[in-house]
Amino acid sequence: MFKVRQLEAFHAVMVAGTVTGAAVRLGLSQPAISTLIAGLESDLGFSLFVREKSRLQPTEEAKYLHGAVVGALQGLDGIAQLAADIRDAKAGSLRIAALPMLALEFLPRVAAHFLRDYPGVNVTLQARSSPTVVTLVTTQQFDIGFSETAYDPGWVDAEKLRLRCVCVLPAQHPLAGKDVIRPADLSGLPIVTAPRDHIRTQRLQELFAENGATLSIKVETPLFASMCAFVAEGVGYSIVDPVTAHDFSGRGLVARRFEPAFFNDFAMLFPAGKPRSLVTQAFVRLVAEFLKDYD
DNA sequence: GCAAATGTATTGCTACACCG
DNA sequence: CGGTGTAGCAATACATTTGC
Repeated sequence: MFKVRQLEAFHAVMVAGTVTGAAVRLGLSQPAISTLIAGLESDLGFSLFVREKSRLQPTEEAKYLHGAVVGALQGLDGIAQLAADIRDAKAGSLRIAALPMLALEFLPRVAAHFLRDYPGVNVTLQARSSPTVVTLVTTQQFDIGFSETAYDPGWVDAEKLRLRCVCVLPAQHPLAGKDVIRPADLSGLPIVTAPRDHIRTQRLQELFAENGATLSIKVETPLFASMCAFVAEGVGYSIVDPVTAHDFSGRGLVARRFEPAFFNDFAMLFPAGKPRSLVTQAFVRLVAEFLKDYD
């Protein structure tokens, strides 16, 4: 079977017209080209050149074959280019499943930025509940998952993340003038929060109790975005993650620092034990960069 | 089971001869 | 003199064997 090197030599001779010229093109010695051509002819079983007056003249068969060789070499160039793109994480695919808090606006923002640097990458982003996100990652249907911290550590690799929550208020709310909001400021005021049995609501209740304040639950709704929408309509205040608060700022809602610190924990999930692609690694770095803005 | 040693194939070089 | 072809050599890569 002939070799790629022989095809390269053949192409170089066809283009340069002489073996010596082909050697220069390929950065080889002249004998090397000569040997390659001889080997190719031997492998093919017919002559590519007739030796006339110590010069090579391509045969009709050589001219006929040359077109196919050019196509094959271009194909190899394509493979080399694609390999380089993969190596530089410029090509590939990225499948992300995330809880709505991040999937609605934050991750599209990160992904859009990512795609400017990695235009060859195809992105899939799906908003799912945390248990579904975990399933999609453990079954390797997705490369990255963002979920709340309830997952089985045996089936996924996880990087825990936490964001400091902020207090969101209707823009015209009397407390909107304060820079820092404390439980005592909010005692007895109507809150829009996650359902009562949610761990975050329970922790919030404990925090208020510790600070001698009363948590007065007015609306229960599972999504941060829904909470913000209620707040923007003037229904009450809420304690939400800073990403969603940022997404809603300017829509009739203001965000203020909340003390003492109250964190929303979540995690970045990866299929367990599976090597992460260069594309995945690059995206994770960008997510970390974007999350820094919310500290 | 692993590393060192050995054998083999490939590659590309230089030197040299031949041709027009 | 420039182009082509062959022989021989060294470096390298790879596979297999040997020794611990």
